[in-house]
Parts: sequence; structure tokens; C-alpha cells
Amino acid sequence: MADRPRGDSNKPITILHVARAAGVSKTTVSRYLSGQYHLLSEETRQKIESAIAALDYRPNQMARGLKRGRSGLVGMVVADIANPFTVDVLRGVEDECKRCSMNVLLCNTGNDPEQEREYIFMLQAHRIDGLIINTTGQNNAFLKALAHDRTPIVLMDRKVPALPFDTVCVDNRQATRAGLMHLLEQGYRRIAWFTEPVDGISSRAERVGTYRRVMEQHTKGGTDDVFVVNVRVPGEVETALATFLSKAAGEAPAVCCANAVVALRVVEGLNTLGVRVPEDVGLVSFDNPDWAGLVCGGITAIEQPTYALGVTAMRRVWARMQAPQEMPPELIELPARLVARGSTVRAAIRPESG
Amino acid sequence: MADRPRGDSNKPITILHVARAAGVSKTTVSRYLSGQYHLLSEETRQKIESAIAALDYRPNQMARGLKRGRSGLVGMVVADIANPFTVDVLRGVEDECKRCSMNVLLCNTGNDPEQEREYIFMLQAHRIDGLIINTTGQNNAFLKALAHDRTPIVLMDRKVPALPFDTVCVDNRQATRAGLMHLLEQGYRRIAWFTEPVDGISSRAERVGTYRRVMEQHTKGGTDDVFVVNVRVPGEVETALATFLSKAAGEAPAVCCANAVVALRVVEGLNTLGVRVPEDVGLVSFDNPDWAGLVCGGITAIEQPTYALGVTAMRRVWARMQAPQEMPPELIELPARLVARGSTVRAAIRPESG
DNA sequence: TTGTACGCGTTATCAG
DNA sequence: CTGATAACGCGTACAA
Repeated sequence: MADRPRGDSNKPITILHVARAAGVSKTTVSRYLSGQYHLLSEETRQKIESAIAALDYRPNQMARGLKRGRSGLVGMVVADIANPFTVDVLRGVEDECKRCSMNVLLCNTGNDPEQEREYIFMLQAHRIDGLIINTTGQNNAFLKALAHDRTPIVLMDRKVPALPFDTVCVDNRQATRAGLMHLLEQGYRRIAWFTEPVDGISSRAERVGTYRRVMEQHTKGGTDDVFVVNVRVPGEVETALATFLSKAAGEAPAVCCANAVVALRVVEGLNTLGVRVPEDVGLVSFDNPDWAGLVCGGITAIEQPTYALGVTAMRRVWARMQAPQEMPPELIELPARLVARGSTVRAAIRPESG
Repeated sequence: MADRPRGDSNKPITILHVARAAGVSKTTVSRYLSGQYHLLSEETRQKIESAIAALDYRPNQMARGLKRGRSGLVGMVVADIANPFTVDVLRGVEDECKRCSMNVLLCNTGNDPEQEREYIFMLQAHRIDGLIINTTGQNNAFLKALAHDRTPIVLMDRKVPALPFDTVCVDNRQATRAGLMHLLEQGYRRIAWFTEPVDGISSRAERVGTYRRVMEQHTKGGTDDVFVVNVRVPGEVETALATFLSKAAGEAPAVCCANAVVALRVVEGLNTLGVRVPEDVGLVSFDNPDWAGLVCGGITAIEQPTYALGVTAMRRVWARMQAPQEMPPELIELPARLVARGSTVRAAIRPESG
């Protein structure tokens, strides 16, 4: 790897310089760059190869993209990059992008529709070849316009019925049911659902909905212990927990958290209140963050196939890029996996309490 | 926001369509797009504005970039996106990018020099206007070549003396010293340093180095309890912990972790071994992950100014983009903040043990 | 197997 | 204030 093989002229190296250096035309070099080796003599190929190496030439993607009508860029618009769920999906997307020689343009909206709109605007300007989006659901017209340009769009984690796009997410009904059934099997009877405001976000809605349905089937009173909390307001989670626990005292209570962000606050709250897990209350959470094993004797987790979600979403984008013919939009729901840990081991505490 | 204001022709809208619709030349439209309003009559401005809105026109960044010689893209090459430290820095970079109307091209190398090289190659092809990199340090020639194209490069978190680039990182000496002095003040006497392999990574090296220096000054024996662990090998951390704790029994031991990834495993290991914090051992960690407050009575943390690192790095890139004249490369070290929590409260346990 | 010539969509230069 | 025209770097008919 020579340090600075090119001359000291500060002019960027173009395909023309390579052509001259190799003693061929730029067309020939272009063919080499596109991998059309069958159109080149071995000798020519060699000459071009060394010329490129000697000049340290990099094809200009902007020029390339302008001409070919493809940027090589995929937009990834996420609601909250601080959420480990998002990061894991992103890893999947990125790894899959490598295989297609694509790059990821990352946009974090913070769940703000206006931010989202601005980002979509910029991504359109960059002529992204595909978009994977965790949308607020407030910019459907923008998204439809993008799709009209034949840009493949995949909704991730959040469904929007109004949009005719591929959607990749976890099977929220199966996942939620798995967590709740586990709690019931462990002997917990009064189960609360802690969630952030639903706000039309499909994953949150589906989870609460399933919670209600399962609880209706499996408990007598049909109690509806849904607690909607704003995790950024200090004390809100504690208040909710206290309310629930006083109502549910003696009824074998458990808490189910709709995601890891909520779970973090719930564990904090339980610590603050001096409530023990699983002795005083059972605990299950969606997502399986790296710290889940460290607290409450290990939190029983409903683990989403995050990485696979990312890979799948990107594959979908890629597939549509290759095959522009009309494929009907597809809903892909991946199964979750229950990771049982100490936070739901009610049996183990029976001897002490009974 | 009309749904599809353009005609049904699938041709992309260009500046020419806008020009025609507004009854002006494309030059004039281009002026509007660049915000050179002082060169436009109010009437013309209005006409262009409505034409753009009516046609739902998006300027093509590839064409724009090709002509102007700037892509509007910043490369962000990170060693490990799964590390919350990285994510927080990224957030800072991205937020700062918004202010400059730039976008982030994200590349996760997994600490693999070859991956890094491939990514740098792709970024060069996209003609990124700047690069923020958490480098393995194995691709210096590539980076120098990029810099020769006058692309601003900022090293983040990891210094490379061989490279004449701006560098933004935490003040590792101050930070490490703060953590250790806190432990000493709390009465801990035998302090171990748990780190991932140094591997020429400056931040890791500076931290261990400072550890050695501080320990030399403040302890008699000059014991050198550095434990290098591979966090991906199960049991390695446990073994190291057991070794240390048996050697240090009765000497008021404490463990200091070089980052949150190590801390996670250390907490796991201590749980496995049945060692209590802070009763049996004190604990301090670099980084302040969201779960730090949940375990060991709260882990005392050496909090890095992650978000600020990202903002600062991007500002630096932007500054160099505006002012191409030679500025000498600068080293910017931001201070860390010690967040004292329960994991180092040795005083509180005195009454019980003494 | 190789080269010529044109256009992708935009901005810069220059002339009005 | 406005417009014609030439690039920017590359891919691709088409011709040789």
C-alpha cells in the first residue's frame, strides 16, 4: 500500500487519467469497473488494473450514480437510535448492505414527525435506492411519493395499514402471549402491562391488545391493569407501580414491560420502592438487553429477532431493487423467543411464603 | 401535502421541468435552489416556489454534488456500534450534521482492519466531505490518501500519533485518575484494572498507563493488578476475578473496569462468584450505561462526554470544510465526570465489619 | 475487442 | 435581474 502514489497535483483522479495511464479509452476502463471482464483482453485488464492501483483511483459514485440512476445508498430512518433494539436491527441492515455493496444513510428522528419529514426529504434528494423505516406514521404522503419513484420501502417494527409497503416486524401477538402464558404458568395471577403511550404505534397497540385478550381469557375478574407511562417523567413509573402493587397485594402480582426502555425504569422503580423480584412481584420484559441477566435474578425476556429483522428488511429492499415488476406488498412477522430467567420463578419462593 | 401532484409519467422531475413550469431558465431555478434570493425578483421567486411545490420536485444531490464537488455526506466509521458509547457519540454527530444539512454514512467495522479498509474505500468513492473515525490504526496509508484529497478527517476516541489529523477524545488520564482517587479516598487499597486487550488502542493504553502510575504513587508494594480479558470467552472474567480476589483478600479490594462492556461481564462474574458489592469488593467503571444505576447499589461511573465528543468531532469537520487553509491538527480532550454511586461506599460497610 | 459521442441533472461562467 | 452554454465524471449506444 504505497503512501501517495499519485502526483502532487491536487486534481482528483478520474477515469480519464486511468485510461491514459493504461493506454486505452475510458469506455474500456468503465467496462473494467463494471466487471464486464468478458469484454476485455487479459492484457488490457492487467494494464487497467495496474493503472488504477498506481493512481490510487476511486470511481466517483456521484457520477456513476447520476448516470446509472442508482446511488448505492439505503436510507435507514429510526425512531430512537438510543434504544438497543434499534441498534441491533441496524447491525442487521448494515451487514446485509455489505453483501450488496450498499451503504447506509442513518437518520434518527426521535419520534418527531417533522424531523422524519425533513430526513425523508434529504434522502429523496440523495436518490436512495431503498428505505427502511420505523415510522411515526405521520408522513404517509411523503412516503407514497417516494414509492412512486419506484424506490423500495420497507416498514420496520411499525405497520401502517394505509401504506402498501413490505413490512417486517416481530409477531407481537405470539410474543406477548408467550410472555403472559409463561407468567400464568409460573403461578402469577394478577398481571400488569407497562407501556409507553401507544400513539398509534402498531407494535405498542398490538401488544396491549393481546395483553387484554389474553387476560380476558385467563382471569376471572377481567381486570385491566394497563399502565401507560412516560419514561421521561421522574416518578411516574414509581407511582404506577405503587398503585398496582397496592391493588394487587396478595394476588400473586407480576409486571410485564412493553419494551426494554420501560423495563429499565420499572426495575429502578421497584428498587426505589424496595419491592423484591421475584419474591414480591414477577417481571417480564419485551426485548433482551445485555443487562437483563444482571438484575432481579435475571429478567425473563421476550427476545425479538432484532438482527434478523434488519437482515430481512434489507433483503426485501434488495429483492425489489432487482425485480421492479409488481410484487404485492408482504407482511413478514418473525417469531420471538422467550428467555426464562429468575424474575419469574415463583415456584422457588413458595416454600418460604407458604 | 398533496398526494401525487405530478403527472403520471414515471420520469423523474428535473430542474428543467421546474424551469418550464415557472417560465424561467434552469439557471434561475438553480439560483433559487442555492438560496441566492438577492438575484431574483420577488415575482420569479414566487413562480419557482409554486412550480417546485406543484411538481413535488427534489433537487438531485448526485448531480449537485458532482458539479459542486461536495457530496453532503459525512462518513462515520466506528469500531463497535453495539457499544452504547459509540451510539451516544453517533447521536452527537448526527445532531450536529442536521445543522449543516449533512447526512451520515454509517460504517461498523467490528474492529476488523480489513472491514475498515473496505469501508474507507467505499466512502472515498462516495466522495464524503468529511470522516469521523474510531480507527483500528491499521489503515493509515488509506487515511492519508483521503486527507490528501483535502477531506477533513477527525479521529475519535483513538489517537494515532502517525496521523496528522484532528483528534477528539476524553481526557483519559484525568478520567482514570478521578476514578482511582475516588476509590482510594473511599478507603479501597488494592485496586485491580480490568481491560480488554490493549492492541495499540490509545484509549485503552492511556487508561492502563495512568492506572499504573497512580498505583505506583499511592500504594506501597506497587502491586500491578492489571487483568486483560477477552469478554467473549466465557469464564475468562470469572477466573480473573477469582484470582484477584483471592490474592487481595482482606486488603480492601476494588475493581476498576476500562469500559462498560468489561463492566457488564465483571458484574456478571461477581454475581456468579457470589461476591457482594461494595461489601466484598468496590467497583468503578468507565462509561455510564443506562443500567449502571440498577446493579451493585449503583455502579460508580467515570462518565465520558459521549454526546459532546460527537458534536465536537462534527464541528471540527465542518470547520475544516469551510476553511480549507491549513490549520494545524489539534488534539481536543474533553473532561470526564465522576458519578459516585453505591458500588464504592466502603465507609457504609465499616460498622458491620469493624 | 475497442473507441466515439452523447447525456445523466446540476452549477459556474459569462454575457446580456 | 436573467439566460445560454460548458463542464462535473461516468456509462452506454453505436460504430469500427
